[in-house]
Amino acid sequence: MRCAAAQRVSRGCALTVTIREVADAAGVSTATVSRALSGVQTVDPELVARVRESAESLGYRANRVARALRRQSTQTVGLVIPDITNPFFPAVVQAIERELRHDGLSLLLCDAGNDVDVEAELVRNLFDHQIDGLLISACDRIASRPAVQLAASRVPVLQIDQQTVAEVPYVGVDQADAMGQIIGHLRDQGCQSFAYIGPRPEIPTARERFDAFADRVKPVDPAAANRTYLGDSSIAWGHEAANRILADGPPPDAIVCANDQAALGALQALREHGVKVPGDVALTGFDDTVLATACEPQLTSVSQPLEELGARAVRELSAAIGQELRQPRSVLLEASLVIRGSSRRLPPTG
Amino acid sequence: MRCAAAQRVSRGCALTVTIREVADAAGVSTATVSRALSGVQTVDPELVARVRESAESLGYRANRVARALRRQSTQTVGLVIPDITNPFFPAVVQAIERELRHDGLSLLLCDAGNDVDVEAELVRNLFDHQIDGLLISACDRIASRPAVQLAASRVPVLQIDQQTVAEVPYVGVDQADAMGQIIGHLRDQGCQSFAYIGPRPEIPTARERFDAFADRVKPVDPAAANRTYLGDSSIAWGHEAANRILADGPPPDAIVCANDQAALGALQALREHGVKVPGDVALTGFDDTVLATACEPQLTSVSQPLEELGARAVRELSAAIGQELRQPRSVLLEASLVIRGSSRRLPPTG
DNA sequence: ATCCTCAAAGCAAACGATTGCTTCATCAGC
DNA sequence: GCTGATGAAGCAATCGTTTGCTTTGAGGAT
Repeated sequence: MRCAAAQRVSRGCALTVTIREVADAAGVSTATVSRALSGVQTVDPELVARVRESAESLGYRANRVARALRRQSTQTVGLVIPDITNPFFPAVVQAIERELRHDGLSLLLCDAGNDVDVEAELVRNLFDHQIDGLLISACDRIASRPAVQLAASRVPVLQIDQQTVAEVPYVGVDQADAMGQIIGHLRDQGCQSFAYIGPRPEIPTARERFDAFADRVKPVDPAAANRTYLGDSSIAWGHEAANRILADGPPPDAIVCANDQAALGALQALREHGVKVPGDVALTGFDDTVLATACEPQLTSVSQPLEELGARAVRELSAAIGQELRQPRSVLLEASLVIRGSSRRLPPTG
Repeated sequence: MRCAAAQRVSRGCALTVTIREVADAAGVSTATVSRALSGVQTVDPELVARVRESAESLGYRANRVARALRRQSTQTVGLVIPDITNPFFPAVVQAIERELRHDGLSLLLCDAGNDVDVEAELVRNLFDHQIDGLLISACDRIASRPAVQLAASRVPVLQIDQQTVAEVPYVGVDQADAMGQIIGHLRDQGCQSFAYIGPRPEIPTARERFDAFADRVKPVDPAAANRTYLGDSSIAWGHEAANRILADGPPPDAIVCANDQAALGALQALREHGVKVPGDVALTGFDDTVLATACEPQLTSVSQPLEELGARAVRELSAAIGQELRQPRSVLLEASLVIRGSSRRLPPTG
């Protein structure tokens, strides 16, 4: 008896063992092997044991490509993010990958490099891979919409952090609330005038932060509208913007930054001009990156629940993939203010 | 004439268009469509045009799962890294993904969470996906070997940054040379006694850095062997280790750290004890992360060519995947010393 | 003893592409 | 006009699973 496996071995190419070889070894059909191993159907327990044993001894592992073709489901999801070197993402990606694996799903990672055209191509490419679901953090508030909409018409899609299409569910962090916590804290510290440094609001979260700042500050300090400095997300822009603030007139009581990079750049510029933080100007960051604790004084910032963000996203998407009719649900998480030296002008009360 | 496409549409499930439908639309066989689109020469140019047009108008995109099954090649590579939140990796991952895409390959990302058992399972799982190649940065100098060896017996494998198996090619950065640059620089600055803070050498690069430090320093300062503080890769450990250094006796001229986190922690501890950097003690980091420029004084560090690392890795792997017989080649890149305030005790010469 | 039921296992058809082999037509050479 | 060469297009097998349908056989009811 020369079974397929034996033939392969004799030809020196036993690299992969197929279900056919397990079937031969166990003396049953491939159908029975499939059913025995997947445990769904009624298979004689004795046969199940024999099949298991054969599979084990041959080191059989099902070919997921073949299974995907037949089942019309790859158990794979795509993740498209704008820029993984943005310190926001690694922890989210890690949580996503871990949770997906926990659910038996695999991750195709794509980095759009902040380019909307690349992003659209990535989405198309992921569909060629027959992904079962898509997680996407869009590059652009407007220009990314067609890609997200196209995707949502074909598989369950969950927008991560950035909601560009209102109809498509998303998992994010309440930016307005977070900014509210910052302003509230600064007012508690006695600050009455404010400036804002951040990126141009090309992406939804940047816009939410900026809008929330404007909203909360207007009643107290209408002049703050003249002290908003919009550039990019770099340390350099924080530095530059702080220089402009100092050049434009007497500094405000507080400078609110839309990210830690900007706050750090601003801190360096203030120090160069001999402006004391928090004595002369209170300063706050956003995102609570590693930068926040690297400088002196350390930065008051807002910590976003990154792991939870990733985990919740996967939970929602995974549920939608499992049950045909279930649409993923949107989830809004809360950030938490982390108060450090850069904004502490008063001794803690109580 | 009711072609397959029309039937699907009428049943309301025209989600994907297959090669069959393109063939029907163009009035040819699927074989001809396949050949026309893949650019085989033996197809009448007129037919090629007709097929292209049909494919275009139907929005046909080849199903990569089906293609992979038939061609026995998924055009997909796996990447296994120990921990993407380690600031070393995001830039490398980004470069890898970009270069893979450029070569028409896709990336299955796996994060082992620094767990060797998880890592081994991830490799097995990637094989179930029929990956065409594997990039791996191993968790452990010893315990990761079986997984790497198993992988290398089946597909082209390239070790990234960490070489755990000597026979398997790798792309990395010359750690010993980098450490040599640091010691050379510190000696130029007049430092004669040294201490070392770093992680326990469980992974190859950590060991290389430590060994290189010991080698280069021994001729100048044999006592340095008593001032090596091995813990983990955290800011906290840098802080703790620096405290111990100060407690253990008069501080050395220089503290060499195996990463920026340790250097930052040490800097904070030294500041707390009123020890001046670089006046009393010179301090150096490693990896040139964002932390290096976040503190005051900024950290002298070693910048590794992360993008090049990723790009070279892909170039080698991709070539090996393309040509059956070609084994990837090992590549050793050079890091560059970035001198900043933390080690500058003398005015620059010249 | 015959028929019916029902469970268990196998046969074979998918899934959607690629590709070896065959067929068919055209054309040149004799 | 016949044969052979050449080239283009199609047929059908194939990749490795899964699964609908059929077959088989055992056991119970009549």
